[in-house]
Amino acid sequence: MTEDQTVASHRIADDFAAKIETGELSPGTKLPSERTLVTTYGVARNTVQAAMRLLAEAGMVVPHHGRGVYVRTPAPLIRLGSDRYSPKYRESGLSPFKIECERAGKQPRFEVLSIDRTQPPRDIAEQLHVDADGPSVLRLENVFWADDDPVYRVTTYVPWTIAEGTGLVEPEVPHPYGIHGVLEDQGYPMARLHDVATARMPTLAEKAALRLPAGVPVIDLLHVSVRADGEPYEATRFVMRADMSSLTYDVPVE
Amino acid sequence: MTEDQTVASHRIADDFAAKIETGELSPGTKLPSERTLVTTYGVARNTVQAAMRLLAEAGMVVPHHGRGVYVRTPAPLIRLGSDRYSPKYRESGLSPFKIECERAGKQPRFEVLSIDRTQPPRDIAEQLHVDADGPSVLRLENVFWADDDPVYRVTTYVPWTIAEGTGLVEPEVPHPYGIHGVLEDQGYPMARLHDVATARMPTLAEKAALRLPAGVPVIDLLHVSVRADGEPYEATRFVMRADMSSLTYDVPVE
DNA sequence: GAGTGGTCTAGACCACCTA
DNA sequence: AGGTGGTCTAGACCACTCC
Repeated sequence: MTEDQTVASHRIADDFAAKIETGELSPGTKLPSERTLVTTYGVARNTVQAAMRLLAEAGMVVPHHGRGVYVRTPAPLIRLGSDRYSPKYRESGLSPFKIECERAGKQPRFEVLSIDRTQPPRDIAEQLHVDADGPSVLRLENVFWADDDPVYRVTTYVPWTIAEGTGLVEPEVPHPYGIHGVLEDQGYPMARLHDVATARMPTLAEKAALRLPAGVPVIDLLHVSVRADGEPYEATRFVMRADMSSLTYDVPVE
Repeated sequence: MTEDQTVASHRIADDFAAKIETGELSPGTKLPSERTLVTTYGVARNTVQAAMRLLAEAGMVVPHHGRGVYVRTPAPLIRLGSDRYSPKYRESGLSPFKIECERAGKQPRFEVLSIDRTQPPRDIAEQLHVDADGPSVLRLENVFWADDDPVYRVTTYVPWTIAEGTGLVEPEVPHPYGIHGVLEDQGYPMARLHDVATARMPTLAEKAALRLPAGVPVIDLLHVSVRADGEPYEATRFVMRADMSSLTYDVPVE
């Protein structure tokens, strides 16, 4: 990488970074043990660990307690597309997440954490044009799993005026087309979607909830569903582990 | 956060994480010096540093050499929208990046790193339907700055058959509407865009090029421009510092 | 039990910033 | 000059994994 002369831990990290980038060390390969590197580089173990930490933070290696440090194996990407709410999925009966999991050779699983009426966060209230100081929304919290990895932490908000008395509140009778099927029955077909995506490091809580290894950021996506008349009627925040997720948008230029 | 009892560095990190999340320590506040924390917590300085590192990796604090450790101040977001190629910007003569920088109170700057004919990366070649084993594309490398911060590292690829002999190769005469103005004149107006976005930690090279502090991931966006007949004619990879960038898509559901 | 990474100590010197 | 973070040493013990 950069020819970092002086700092020993950087030099060691650059050495391995170069070997990994050129493919000399392929994914899944075990690095020499820290105590081995201590002798080969003639430095203290802390220094070797600092080097390993740099590589781990860059997402290039994953340390396994008691086993060794390994070159990270890229995870297959689960794509979340701009067509995810398209009517075309109605006919097949398959959800985009299911399709993507199968493509990646993984078993999809959907977990409901909670369904309740509550006060929305300020940004959600603003997007949905509802009261930020009262229980103005129905909130649904879910987790999407691929095999044994939690991939998305998803929180959906629907104005209580829309959700009240619908199948959204009673999850025992699932709608065949999910939340958006129910909303469509209520007179809210989706005409446009409004997505805002950023990326950041996980909070300590998210890191635990999504079981994230070091060096893995999250994609933070705020989605708003809009009816043909311009009324926003549903907002969802996706917190996605970035090493297993991508967003795709195939859209017209207007 | 989680009540981590045993590990001293985690306990210290959790202490400060809680104070930052509740707002007891507001952005810009200076934390006590490491040597102070050594005495208040009764641990070695390495342990305090491990705690600070955990917070820095989570993007909560930023250490400044010789000055102290500070609670991170959120940077204003530069938005990159799905309308960024919209004809509507032609009339105003303003680029979306300029508009966003002004909104954020920053001075935009555009730097050309290189323009050359070269061999495309494999994924680009695939997207553009060109030869991956020859100099089949024109490559333009640029950096977008907001004040003194490099925000995007942008690499654009145009099939040589399209770019040859056009104003793209001769940058001395800039087209009023930029690259896409030239391409439109060549018979390539954009009908659709195809974006694929992921997030990851920067490589060591990117970390240096974008001057990224610890705990800041990058958004890696691959954009492909498509003509009305479905022909892809331009691909661009954006590497964006995530703490200053967001992607917005306001699009119809098809 | 042997080998691995995870954490910690108690020092030391260096590089940078402010005054 | 004095305070700050950045790096390093040479040890130590713990927790986990594999045989």
